[in-house]
This record gives sequence, structure tokens and C-alpha cells, in this order.
Amino acid sequence: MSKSPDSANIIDLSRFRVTCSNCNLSELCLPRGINKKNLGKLASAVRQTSVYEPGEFLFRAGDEFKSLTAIRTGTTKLFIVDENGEEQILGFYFPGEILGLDAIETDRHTCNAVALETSSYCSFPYGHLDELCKSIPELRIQMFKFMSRELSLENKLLLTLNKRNAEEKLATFLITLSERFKRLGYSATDYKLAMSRQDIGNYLGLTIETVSRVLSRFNKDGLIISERKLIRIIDYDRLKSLCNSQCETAKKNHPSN
Amino acid sequence: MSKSPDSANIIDLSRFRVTCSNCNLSELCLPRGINKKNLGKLASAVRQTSVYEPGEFLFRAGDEFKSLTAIRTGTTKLFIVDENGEEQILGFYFPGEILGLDAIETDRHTCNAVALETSSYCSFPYGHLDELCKSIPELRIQMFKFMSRELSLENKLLLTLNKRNAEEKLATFLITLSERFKRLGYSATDYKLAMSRQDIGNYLGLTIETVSRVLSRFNKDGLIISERKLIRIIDYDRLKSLCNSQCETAKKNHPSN
DNA sequence: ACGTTACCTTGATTTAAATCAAAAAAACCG
DNA sequence: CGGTTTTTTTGATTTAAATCAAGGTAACGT
Repeated sequence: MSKSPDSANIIDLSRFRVTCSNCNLSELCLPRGINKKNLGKLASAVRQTSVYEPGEFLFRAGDEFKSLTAIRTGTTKLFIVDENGEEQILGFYFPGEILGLDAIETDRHTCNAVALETSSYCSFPYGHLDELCKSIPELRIQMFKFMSRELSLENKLLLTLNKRNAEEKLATFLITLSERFKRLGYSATDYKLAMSRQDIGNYLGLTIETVSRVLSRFNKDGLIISERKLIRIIDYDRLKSLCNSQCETAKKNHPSN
Repeated sequence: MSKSPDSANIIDLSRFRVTCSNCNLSELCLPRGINKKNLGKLASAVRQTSVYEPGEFLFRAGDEFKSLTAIRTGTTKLFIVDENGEEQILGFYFPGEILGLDAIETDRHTCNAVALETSSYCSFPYGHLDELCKSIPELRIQMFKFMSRELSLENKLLLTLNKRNAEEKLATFLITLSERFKRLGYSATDYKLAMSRQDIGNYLGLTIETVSRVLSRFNKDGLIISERKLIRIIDYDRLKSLCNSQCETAKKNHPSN
């Protein structure tokens, strides 16, 4: 999976004056309502910003956990590997999102994180962050909210993977990406996939062949135009309606009250 | 699913002198290394303990989130319901575990929680808890750890659901229950399932028929003796070895470095 | 205790997606 | 640029689990 060894390819971007105050992600990443003074404190907790090339690991399962990582640019793939070496992708992460929350409990990373594109990150030493949580209530609340949100999202994912067929999974995948890109200020209908069909299949619990076939069908049906990594959503509403099985069988599983 | 309306069936157990200091779950639920004084503070945050009968809801998706809930006794089922009314069980929770962490972000519950047996709970008003996190570092750390643990566990679940076949899923389910019961001081080999085959199937993404068939096969192969809700694990090691596919195909999915 | 209901098991058949196979299209690289 | 590798697409076949169907067994309520 890794194209090159994950030698710490850390480039100091401090000369660009990257601080939380002028970061265009502050709306996504920072606690809302934080005041100037506290913002300065938080910015001081950013140890460094760094850049990783495609295929480079930010961290691996088993690595000592020192810092939470906020994504500034690029797409990052998070995955675990089981005893047999089988990989399970847990998600694809975008700017403004936080990596490493699952490592807090054990002080060791439980996942692997790989940059899929040239990507930049901010690093927040966890000890420092915890310390700040004492004095900055908004930060504490935001931290809890970040983790809480992560849990909710994973719950939804569980439903998608467990209860949806291939078509519904892919439709959900495309719509979810669309919504996330929109939130980041990018086009909701035209985007470039950073991940391979292999990765999409692994994430959704499908084979690469099934992914390819379903995307082809979406093309033929005029839902999207996909050409390799490029996606254009033509009929958003119809694609959206494909996300949830409207099949009657749904009723069966819960002979409701 | 609910046998009776979830009228707040709250019984005040305070006369039993249930406090954190004498709670037999403190090892599981409380921050380690917390001192006497802080323990008292924390105990004061317990608003009430309450008892629910099988089928009663602790909370429903959409309910206002006020408190985190610690389980004292009994098994609790957590699930979400999608637009079509289809149910997805997210997990079964046992004494010492915390419910409601996913609701922090939105101030509303995103899941439904139902008691599967007569069960008792402690309720921690979230505002109060957050306040205590300011002054009790151990509590803050424990809170982060609880959430972090929840994320790791869900990651593992994702792998099981996405990459395992029916047999492996059931083996994993039985072994995981065994480990959790052991941790609680109960038998690791003899236990009673609190949930129906329907629930097991829903959780694992299998039909009730498949669950039944695989359990029958496990019986025939001398791995377990299951009689309705009772499970006795006969050959723990072999059951354990069934959890991970040792199939060579594992290699295929990641043409590793 | 009885009939009713809910739950569980087992068997036969179908099906969605996996696997097997091969060609086409991009990407990579010296 | 031309050859090699990797990724993607498409088709044919197989298969694990779903669905359909029916009988058995425990639990429930009056």
C-alpha cells in the first residue's frame, strides 16, 4: 500500500505563518466562541505542521500515541489490519477532521493512517491539549463533541455496511462525499476521488469488480458520469433516493410495537 | 420490540446507599487513582439510580440528552432506526459500560436504548460531569478514554462485519461475550444470552435462519452446547481459532508493500 | 391447563455478490 | 517514447447466505 517508506517527511511550514487564527479551517476544527486569548493558547499547542506525500504513513498501529492530528489539506485513509494481515479501511478523512482519537485509551495507535494525496497536517500534543482542557471550557466541550460525532458517524456507517446492498452502499458513498465536499466549500457535484476502486471496495465490503460494475450501471442510468477518478453527479436526487432501500422487507425485521 | 411503554419507571434506590464508593463496578467505571475527596464529588454527580424492565426504553433517538448512563446490572441493547424504520443494533452493553456518549455532539440522543433484562442504571448529568472535568484531571482523562475505547471497539466491529463470513461472525460474537463476562467476574464458558436470535442476526448482519444454522453446526461439531438462550463453550480454543479467516485470500486484498 | 403467540430450527430454492478469467485503459519509468 | 506494471472494466460461473416454507418448542395470558 505504501509507495515509499514513511520516513518522517516533516517540512516546517512555520514560515508560512500557519496559526489557528488565520487557518481557514477554524470553523471546522476550532471550538466555536473561543476568545482571542484562548485562541492564542490553542495555537501555541500546535507543535508543527507537516506534509506527507501519497502513500506515506502518518502513524501505524502500535506506534506510541503522542499527538492528535488535524488535517489541513488532502485526503487521508485510516485502516486497521487483522492477525492475517487483512486490511479494513475505516474511513477517508478530509481537511478539518481529527485523527488519532481512538488511540487515547491505550496510548498506542490502533489504526494506520496513510496520505492518499500530498497532504498537510497540524499536530497537537495530547498532554498539552488535555492541560488546556482544564482552563478552556470551550475546548473541552469541543473535544468531547469531536469524539461524540465520530461515534455517531461510525454508527451510521455500521448501518450502511450491514443493511444495504451494493448499489445502496455506492450511492451512499457518493452522496456522503458530495456532502462533505460541499461543507468544505467545494463542488457538491464534481469531485475527484482520491482513493482507488480497491479502497472503495474494501471500505464498503465489496469487491473491486462489484464497485466497477455498479458505477458503470450508475453511468448508464444517467445518475453520474464517472471517468476513472472523476465523478460528476448528474441526478443528485435520484442518487440520493437510492441510498435507502425502500423495500418492504424493511418492515419484517422489527415486528414493530 | 418494546413490550411495554417506556413510562419513566424510575425507582429510587438511594435507600440502598448506592454510591460510587461502594459500587462493585468502580474498577470498570471510575477513573483509576481518583482520591477520596474527588470520589465523593463524583458520587454527588450521580443524580439517581433507576430500574427498567425488559423492553423498556432508557431513551430514544431524538430525545434531549441530559445525562450519561452507567449500567449497574443487566444487558442493554443499543440501536438506530433508519428512514424506512429498519433497525440496526449497534451493540449489547453490560455493567460498568457507559451509554449516551454519541449524543454529546448534538444534545440529542442519536440511538435508542432498551433494557433486555431487568436492569439498573446510574445517571450522570452531563453538565455536572463536564464541570467536574475541570477540577478532576483523572475524570477528564477517564472520560476521553471511555470515548476512545468505544471508537476502537467499533473499529474492530466494522472489520468483523465487513470481512467475516457467518461462521466467523458468530464465533467472534460468542468469544467476545465470553471475554466480557469473564472481565465482569462471571463464567467465561457458561452464560445466558439476553438477546434473541433475531437480535444477534440483526447485529451481525445475518438472518435469523443463518444464526440458527451456524449455532446448530457449532453444536454438532462439539464447539459449544447451546440450548435456546444458554451457551456453554466446550472447545474455547477451536472456537477462538474460527474467529479469523485463515484463508489465503486474505493476502489478495493488499498486495503488501 | 389450554389455546394463542412468539421464537427457534431445519430443509428446499433462489439470488446477489464473489470468484474466476481476460481484455482494455492508464500510469509509470528508464 | 515504448515497454512494463497497475488499475479498471466487462463477462461467465460459482457460492454463501437470503428467501421461502413449514414444523417444533418454549413462553404467555386468561
